[in-house]
Amino acid sequence: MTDNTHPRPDSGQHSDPHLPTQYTPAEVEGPLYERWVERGYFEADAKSDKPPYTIVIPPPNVTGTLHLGHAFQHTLMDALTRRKRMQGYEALWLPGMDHAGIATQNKVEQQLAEEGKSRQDVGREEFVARTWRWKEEYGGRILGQMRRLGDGVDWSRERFTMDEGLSKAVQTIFKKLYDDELIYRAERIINWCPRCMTAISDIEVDYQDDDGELVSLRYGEGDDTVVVATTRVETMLGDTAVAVHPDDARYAHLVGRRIKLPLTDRTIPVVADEHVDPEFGTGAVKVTPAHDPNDFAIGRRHNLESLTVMDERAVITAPGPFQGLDRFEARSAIVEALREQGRIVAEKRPYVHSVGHCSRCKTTIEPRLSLQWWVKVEPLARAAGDAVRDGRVRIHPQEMEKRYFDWVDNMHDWCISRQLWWGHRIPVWYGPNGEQVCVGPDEQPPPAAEGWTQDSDVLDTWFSSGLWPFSTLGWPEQTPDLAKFYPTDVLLTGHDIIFFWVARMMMFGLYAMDGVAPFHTIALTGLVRDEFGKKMSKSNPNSVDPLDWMNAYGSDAVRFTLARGANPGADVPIGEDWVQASRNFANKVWNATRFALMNGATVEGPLPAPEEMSATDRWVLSRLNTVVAEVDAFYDDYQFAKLSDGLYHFAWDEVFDWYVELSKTTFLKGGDPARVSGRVLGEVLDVTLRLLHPIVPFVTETLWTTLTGKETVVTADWPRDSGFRDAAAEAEIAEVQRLVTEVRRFRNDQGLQPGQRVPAELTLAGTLLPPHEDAIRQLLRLQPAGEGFHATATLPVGSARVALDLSGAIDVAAERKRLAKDLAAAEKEKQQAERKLGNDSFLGKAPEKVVEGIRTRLAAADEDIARITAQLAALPAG
RNA sequence: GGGCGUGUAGCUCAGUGGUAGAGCGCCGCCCUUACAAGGCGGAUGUCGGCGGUUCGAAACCGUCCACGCCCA
Repeated sequence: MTDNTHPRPDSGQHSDPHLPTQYTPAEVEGPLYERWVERGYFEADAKSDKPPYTIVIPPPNVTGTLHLGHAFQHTLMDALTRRKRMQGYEALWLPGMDHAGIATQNKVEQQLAEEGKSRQDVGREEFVARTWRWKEEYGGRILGQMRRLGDGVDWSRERFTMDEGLSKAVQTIFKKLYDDELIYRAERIINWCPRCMTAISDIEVDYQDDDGELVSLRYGEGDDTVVVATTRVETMLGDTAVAVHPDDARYAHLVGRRIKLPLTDRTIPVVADEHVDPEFGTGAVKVTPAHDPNDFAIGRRHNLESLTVMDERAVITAPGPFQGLDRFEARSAIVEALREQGRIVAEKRPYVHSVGHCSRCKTTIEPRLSLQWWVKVEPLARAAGDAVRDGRVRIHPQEMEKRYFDWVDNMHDWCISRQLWWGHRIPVWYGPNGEQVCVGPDEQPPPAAEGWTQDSDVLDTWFSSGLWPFSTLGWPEQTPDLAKFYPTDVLLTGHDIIFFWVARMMMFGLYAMDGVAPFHTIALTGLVRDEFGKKMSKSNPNSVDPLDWMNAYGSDAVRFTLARGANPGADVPIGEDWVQASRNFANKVWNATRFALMNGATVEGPLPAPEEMSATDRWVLSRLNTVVAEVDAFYDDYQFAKLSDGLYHFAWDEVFDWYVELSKTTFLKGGDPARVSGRVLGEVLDVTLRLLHPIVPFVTETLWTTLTGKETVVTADWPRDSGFRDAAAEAEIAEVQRLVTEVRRFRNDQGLQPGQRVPAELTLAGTLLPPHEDAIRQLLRLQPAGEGFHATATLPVGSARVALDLSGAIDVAAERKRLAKDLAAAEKEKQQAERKLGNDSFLGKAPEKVVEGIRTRLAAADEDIARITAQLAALPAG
């Protein structure tokens, strides 16, 4: 097609204003991102005088890939940091990953298994070396995907929890906690995964309702019997008591006596314990201290023996016929054996009950008594709670505070040792005579030659993730980065992660950094869901790879959709239709900019003075500045949905649909008014593109650099509200819009084709409308009333009258129907207003402003009724 | 069992006391020289039920129903 774009004077390296009719993100996104990184826009300078703004990324798992949840949170973090960078802050968004102990070890073990080997076969040293190789080769796919998304992170500061520096941070804080007696070693019941063969923390256990069995067993002989029920029959081999409530008369005679434990040659005591619920089941419970956390507590209260009857693979070790059986095989075998002895009193099958599973491999958790390292969390958790309670740290949205408090105020001691090889090895050495030494980062371990050995376990991955907000900045060294960028500003993550990162970062940050919290704001998001509000999960077919959508519609489209759905704390539904809609929006912005460039839009020179501008110009600038203020307020309140939606509607509904359309006649005519509007349109686009940039960085970069000829929008100034407002211009344009909309409706009802020109006489009374006559005629496709003009319809709209010659009979029925409908609406409105104004209580109690509003509505309704009635009367009969 | 939350147009969601909104979808007309990934116009709601407070309730209170999440 014709190319009537204007060449741009002195516009630097982006002087070519050729823009195709469609935006093709795939062509521009990759190169743009590489350029941003090459030019170092995202690299923060610790020596800068600018105020710092810091976000550390909640470290994704080294084995992970980008899912929509990441895309969502990254979009928001990117928007926050990009805006602050534009506002003149030294903005740092620091990327990295955690080493994901169990998940990564599993990957490498799988690899080994394919070679028919186990990690024991290759040995610890070789295994760890292999894991590093795995990390280099396969780990961190997500980092590349973050580039596709456009994440403006500082790659020069990328960190990994197993890095030397971060490992030193781990050892430093371990030693400090150890010396402060906040770390200790103890034998307790922990969650054990028999497949991963390690302890896992409470929050790594997923509970789900499973079909199991509830079997009631009779213990004891003769009169001294008691019935207990269990879903884990196999644990009876490790029973060391039966417990009943002390007030339970049914069992009073048994308390203190010993009864026979079936299938064994042991007798066990019957103990009275307050915590037994006499209402539940038979009121008597079996007690297996080594294999159940509640039973362990009972065992401690009554000095019971803890008898471990399974090994770390959950294979029965108790001597006898069941030895060597897996726990589930043993369960069936023991039920059968008891049945033969007539000890099964009742069986319920299936019995649905809650069962814990390893969140990594789904294996059923086996509670297990073992010797582990623990963090004494009480003082740390109290400090973490207080920081929020006293307002030093704010949680967005505030409703989420309660969940945070529930957690930190009731936190159990944290089991931090893992029976893995991939991770930070516990810096404790054991001596030949039972000594125990914790070694700090700059200390020499005691000599192996004298019989000292290091603890073989590693630390929970979150032990290092908890240090992330300061270990990534160089701590324990007092680095310039640490001085400049700590504390960070915002931690943005999903509300499901409060317990994983948020609480731990708070505890360690306050502890290690002299009571300075790691961030002042915790912004919590919801989860991403599909377009029907269903949870997305890998096992569901509704799971979407965000890369697919980015490839099809562009990263901006995915980002805009996610940002526009981001209501504070609420879940975000996303569907392909909505991503398409966002793509369409990007394309719309693209084409509007294209139009602007073809019509002399410019950012050169100062804005014209208000008196040089048309009301249309003043209106759009008034609206623009209002929007700037609103967007800022929404940003400061983490209202991403509102700011995105606000920009969408301002750009499309106001600028593109009205300002551009109203200005077309001005541009066609040329001259000074066209130059003025060209400058105004340039200004509006310049500011709007800058406002949009943090959410949709790619398309705005392409368009803004073309529009302005400048190098990049990434480091452009963030728009500021100039304070310019023009209520009169806003009212004037509203009047124009009303007239245009009304006549468009009429044309439509009359079945006129949109492009069809109609001779018309415009009577524009007052001062508001006359300046817009050309624009109104253009928008409504009205021709001047020439010779032989004969008005067949006259529309009164406010102070204006539009007489149209439809060259023949108009569709009276359609018009009558329309008018009748409008009349009914006006009459209803009148009735409602009159009822209110006739109510003395309303007049007496409602604020004057509201009463005045109703009076205005009544007057408007009266006016409408008069107008419509007159129109109806003027219509030719049937 | 305890706690929190949600219920508004076909779908997904905004809307914290004063005329019910958006996006997508739907219906009709149109390739009007930036854009059919578009333009113009239109239809659509007992604001979960009941009761209360109030001049006035989608909003506040009570209660019931349904669903969701967290914790035990």
